Amino acid sequence: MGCILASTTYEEQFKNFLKKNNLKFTKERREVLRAITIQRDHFHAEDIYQQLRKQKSNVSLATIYRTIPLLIDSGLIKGTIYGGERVVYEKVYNKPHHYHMVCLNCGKIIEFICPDMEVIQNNICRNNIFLSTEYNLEIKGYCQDCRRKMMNEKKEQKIQ
Amino acid sequence: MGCILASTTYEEQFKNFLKKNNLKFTKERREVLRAITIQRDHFHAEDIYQQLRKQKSNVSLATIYRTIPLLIDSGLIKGTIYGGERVVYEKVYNKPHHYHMVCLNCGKIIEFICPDMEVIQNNICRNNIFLSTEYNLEIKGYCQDCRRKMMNEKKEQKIQ
DNA sequence: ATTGTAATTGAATATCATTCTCAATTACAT
DNA sequence: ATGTAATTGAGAATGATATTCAATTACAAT
Ligand SMILES: [Mn+2]
Ligand SMILES: [Mn+2]
Ligand SMILES: [Zn+2]
Ligand SMILES: [Zn+2]
Repeated sequence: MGCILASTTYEEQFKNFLKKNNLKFTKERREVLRAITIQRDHFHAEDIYQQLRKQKSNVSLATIYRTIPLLIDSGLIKGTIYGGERVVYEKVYNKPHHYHMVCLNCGKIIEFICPDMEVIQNNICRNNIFLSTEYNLEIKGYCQDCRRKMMNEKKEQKIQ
Repeated sequence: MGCILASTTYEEQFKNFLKKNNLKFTKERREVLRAITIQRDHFHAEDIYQQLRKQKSNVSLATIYRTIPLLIDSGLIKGTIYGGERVVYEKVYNKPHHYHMVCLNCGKIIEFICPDMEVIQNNICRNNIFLSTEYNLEIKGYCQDCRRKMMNEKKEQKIQ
C-alpha cells in the first residue's frame, strides 16, 4: 500500500489550512482526505463513506459532511454539479480548470478545457466589477453513445 | 383584473403542450401558469405558492411541484440556479438566452448576454458530437456593492 | 346533456441528502 | 501532564421535493 506519495502535498495543504484556522488534524480528517485522493474524477459524499467502509475505517457520515467544506475551503476539492439528487464533487488541487458536459440519458460527465471561455469570463467580470471566485459551465444534453442508441431504437420501431 | 393580455401566448403554448400529451388544462394549472407570468425574473416553487395564496387560490404545493416539470417541458420556464437550498426558476419563453453571476454575500443575481460564449459552446458540442439541450454558466463571487461594504469594514477594523 | 374513463387534485405521508444536537472523546499548545 | 477548545458518532431534525390514495374533474364519445 505504498501509493500515498502523491498525497503528501495534499496533506500538507490541508494541514496548513487547518492550522491557520485553529482546527485540528484528526485521524478522521486524515482518513477522509486519503479516501478522496483515491476517488476517481467525480464523486459524491456517499462515495467517500463507502470507500472508508471498504478500508475498515469507521468515520461517520456526519464527519464526512463536516469535512467536505473544509476540503473545499482549503482548495482541494469543489462542488461541481448540482441539481441532481446529490452534489458531485471533484478534486481541484493541481488540476487545470475545466468545464462539463452532462448526458441526461446515461449520466456520463465529459470534461473539456476552454481557454477562450476563460478570457471571456474574465472580461465580463471586469466589466461588471464582479469579483469571481468560481466559474461553472455545464452543458446538458445527449452524448454520442446515447444518440446512437436512440437512433437505432427509432429504426427498430419503424421496422416493426 | 384585465392584465392577462400578455399571457395569452403563454397559455396557448401550454395548452398545445398539454393536448399533445393527453394532459388536461385544469383550473389549477391555469392558475399556476398565471402566477408564473406575474413573477419577476427569478423565483422559487414557494414563491408561486405565496403568489397564489395572495390571490385566494387554494392550489396545493403538491400541484405546483407537479406542474413545474410540465412548464419546463413546454418551454415556458427552466431551472436556472441549483445548489442553493432550493431551485431558482425563470421564464424562458420569448426571452433571450443569458447567463448569471451570483453574489455569495447578498444572493443577488446578475444576468448577462454573451453571443461569443454561445459560439464557443456550439463549437465544443459539435466537436464532441454532443447534442446540447441546455447551456448553463454560473459565475459565483462578490458583487460591486458587497465588495464596497467589505472594503469599508476592513478600513474600520484598521481604525479601531 | 349524459356517460365513461383516464387524468388530476389536496392532504397526508414518505423520501432522502444534508445539518444539527449533545454528551463523550481527543488534539495539541502550554 | 494539564487545560481547554475542537471534534466525534449516534441519532434526531430539517426541509425541499416526491409520492400515495381516495375523491373529483376534464373532456371525448355518445
Ligand atoms: Mn471535472
Ligand atoms: Mn436569468
Ligand atoms: Zn449518454
Ligand atoms: Zn452582493
